Amino acid sequence: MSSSDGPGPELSRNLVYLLKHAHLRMAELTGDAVAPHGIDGRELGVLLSLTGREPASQQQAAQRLGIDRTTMVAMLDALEGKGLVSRHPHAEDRRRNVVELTDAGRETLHLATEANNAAERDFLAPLTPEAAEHLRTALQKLVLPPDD
Amino acid sequence: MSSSDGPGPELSRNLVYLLKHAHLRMAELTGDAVAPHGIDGRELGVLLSLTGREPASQQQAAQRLGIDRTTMVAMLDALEGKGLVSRHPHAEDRRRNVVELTDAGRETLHLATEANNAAERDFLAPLTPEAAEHLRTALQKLVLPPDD
DNA sequence: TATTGTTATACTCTATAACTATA
DNA sequence: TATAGTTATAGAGTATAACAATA
Repeated sequence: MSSSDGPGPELSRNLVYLLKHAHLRMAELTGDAVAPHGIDGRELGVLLSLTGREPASQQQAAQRLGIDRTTMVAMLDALEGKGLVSRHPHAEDRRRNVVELTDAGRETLHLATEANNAAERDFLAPLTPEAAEHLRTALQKLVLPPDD
Repeated sequence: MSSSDGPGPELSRNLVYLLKHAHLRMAELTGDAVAPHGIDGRELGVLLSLTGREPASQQQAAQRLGIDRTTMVAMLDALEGKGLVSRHPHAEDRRRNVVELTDAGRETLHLATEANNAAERDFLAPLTPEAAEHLRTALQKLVLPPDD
């Protein structure tokens, strides 16, 4: 019976299959890792999209993350409710909200990032450190805009 | 303005982010590639789960693909309706359905697989052939059961 | 009692369309 | 007219619970 359990040779080489399940597993590990810090994996993504750059409007943050601006609204509602993010009207264009991390948001981001790094190390444990870094750079070439 | 478009340095190294968007992009390319053959990308996955192995029950096929057996029901309904798959009661255990590709299913699988391979080549174009193969084997080590 | 397929249902994630306020 | 944020809504994709048939 256990000889019928695996995906089979065709599925095992299929990129959609491999990427889907790699993402599902890594997302679950990240979610479990950051949960003790009061956020979920998607919220960590939003916090990451707000750091290491100039302050962003909600729309810019959504573009950085690759999600819709309407999806961003609910995520910022939750993060603002937790005191991790602040929204202020833009000085020169009052249609926009400037979204920034609060001090608590920076602290949560710091702790959650460490937890996520540990989850990534667990996930990548079957690979050598060199193979793990090659995987990351290969994914970057496939996903990031070519001018990066 | 375009200097604020990319994901930023933190997100660019985050594995969940990279895997999510790699999967989304590859899934879209595959879906577009196989659509002319009358199936979508998820249905190609089901067809792949039924080939290269002994005939499977619905539950076994679902396990190979990594989806729930209740999800498999609707997918097989659709594929059976298109004449690509057949369901027959198992000879020795009439609780089970033996699921097999029909001749039309094998033909569709053949054509859709070629289309999918072309889509994978497009997706992997930013990498050298060696880097692409390393990516695939790295993902296999991360996703497949260790006894494979 | 346990398992396979099935159905009904609900939940998560996401996007589209329409509204408002500003520009 | 166009854009940023918001709301309401709908569509994928998925899983959980309960049921019938069979073991």
